[in-house]
Amino acid sequence: MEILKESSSTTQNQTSVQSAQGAPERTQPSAEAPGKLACSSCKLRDVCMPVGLNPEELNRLDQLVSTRKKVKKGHALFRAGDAFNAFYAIRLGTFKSRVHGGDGKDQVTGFQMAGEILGLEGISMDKHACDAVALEDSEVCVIDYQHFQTLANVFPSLQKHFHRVMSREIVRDRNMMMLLGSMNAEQRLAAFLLNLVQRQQARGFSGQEMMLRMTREEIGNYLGLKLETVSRTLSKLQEEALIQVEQRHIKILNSTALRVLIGTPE
Amino acid sequence: MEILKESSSTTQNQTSVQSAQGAPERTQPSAEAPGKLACSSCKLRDVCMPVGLNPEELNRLDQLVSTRKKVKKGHALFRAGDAFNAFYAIRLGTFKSRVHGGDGKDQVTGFQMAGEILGLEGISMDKHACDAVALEDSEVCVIDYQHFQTLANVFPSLQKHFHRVMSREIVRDRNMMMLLGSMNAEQRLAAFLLNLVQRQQARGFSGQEMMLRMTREEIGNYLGLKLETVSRTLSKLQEEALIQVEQRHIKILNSTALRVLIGTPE
DNA sequence: CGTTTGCTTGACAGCATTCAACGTTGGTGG
DNA sequence: CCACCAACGTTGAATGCTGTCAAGCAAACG
Repeated sequence: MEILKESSSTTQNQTSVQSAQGAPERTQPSAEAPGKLACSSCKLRDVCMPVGLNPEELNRLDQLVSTRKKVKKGHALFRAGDAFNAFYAIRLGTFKSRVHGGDGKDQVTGFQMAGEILGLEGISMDKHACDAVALEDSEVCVIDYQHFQTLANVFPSLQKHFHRVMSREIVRDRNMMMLLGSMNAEQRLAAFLLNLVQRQQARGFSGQEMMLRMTREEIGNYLGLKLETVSRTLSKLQEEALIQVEQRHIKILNSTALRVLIGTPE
Repeated sequence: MEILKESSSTTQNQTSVQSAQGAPERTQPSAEAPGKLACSSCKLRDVCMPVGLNPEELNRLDQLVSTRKKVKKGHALFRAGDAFNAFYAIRLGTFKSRVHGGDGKDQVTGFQMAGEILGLEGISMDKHACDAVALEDSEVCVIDYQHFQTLANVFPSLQKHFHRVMSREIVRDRNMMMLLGSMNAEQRLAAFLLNLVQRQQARGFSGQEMMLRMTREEIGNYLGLKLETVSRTLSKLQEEALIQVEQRHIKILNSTALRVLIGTPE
């Protein structure tokens, strides 16, 4: 019954350096004592960057990931156009990524949770191609790209792992394209919710219920729907007894039926 | 006025080993004399893998890319589930990538032309996550992943370049998500056509006209539209005097207006 | 030359958007 | 502590874009 108590609580009385009131949506880097919490002892060890590394590689990774950064709710970890020189592993919290369209239209391209990697799109142009905005008070591990690469060139399996992470990103995006290209509103929401619980379950939380960290509008933007459609469709799924909606608290009542809906009953 | 005479003509009387009649959509590897046409002397040098490499690195790359493979129209270079051990640089021709949805629904996730890279999604799971099907008789350079990596670990700028290629893939997919998530049929077609001519122009062909290598259905599948909608919308763009449609031969009459349409007048 | 595949166009239906009103929640200041 | 406001969410009604079904035509292929 306990879901997602992981966040918000431990980040309350933090000491992060906040930018001035007048400059919202941007945080200053707040380096902490290095090695205070290494990858090797991190709770997210099994879902984050270290997966599949042997003890020595893990040890090397520890040395690398010495900087952390807190990002307050609504603030950006980085923005499109910012120079790229590091990527980030989410330690705590949730982010959204968004790209900027020609006119005012932005598009949310993903929601990232603890253990997931941010910023890899920046390698392409040596500057970030999207914004990464915290949906709640969050904290990330900063991994310097240059530094990481000198290490990865010596430890091939680390390099391989890095490639895997990037490749997984591509696969994820391709699946998203399929969702956007061929599913109706009900299927999109079903796929979205199933994906979220599944990722939370992989992190040791409930596979039945969750607390959404994003607004209906952000969900809609992500799924290519209007916020009203999101709301309506959630209501519909509830009427069909597939889920239970209580504000942002969602309970999966019939995951089998949800999977049938999107054509992935496996 | 000459557009896209690059292909079809030179691949007519080829000697590629074809699989038996009974096994369609799959080609056998057809290694050629190594080094016959190295990266360093390839016409696609400036748009393909070698961009930004110094002479020595380029030389090393030459040794690596000794195998080629011809793929006949309609056949698959690789398929979802195939073991991943190499990625591919298109030497000649055009491919489509498609992922398989839960039920019968497939989704075209991209069209690749000469100089572009295929197969990087396979790294994630050590097996390919999509099909790559030739839209015309094509030819690719086979780049062994293991071999490439041993080299890349010694030549950091090669590694960096590899990362750039993967990252660019991510950025591309994100932009596609924006298209699918927030554009109407007219905008999708406009963006699609502009993107295609722009890529062809980067390869030394016309920036005004082109020959489509894919069917309306494939375009529609890619853009999240039905083939009838694609056809109708092309007709509409023609009525508006923005393009000229003649079968698969498309001429851009007013690229400025097309860019305005999609909100990228820059 | 006939068959198949691809393309175009029309009519109609359906799903998501748009516009609008109202309800809820959470934070702020009196 | 309560009132008020702003942001978020729900729901209804009407519009419209795209999908669906269908027919006819053109081009490609053997």
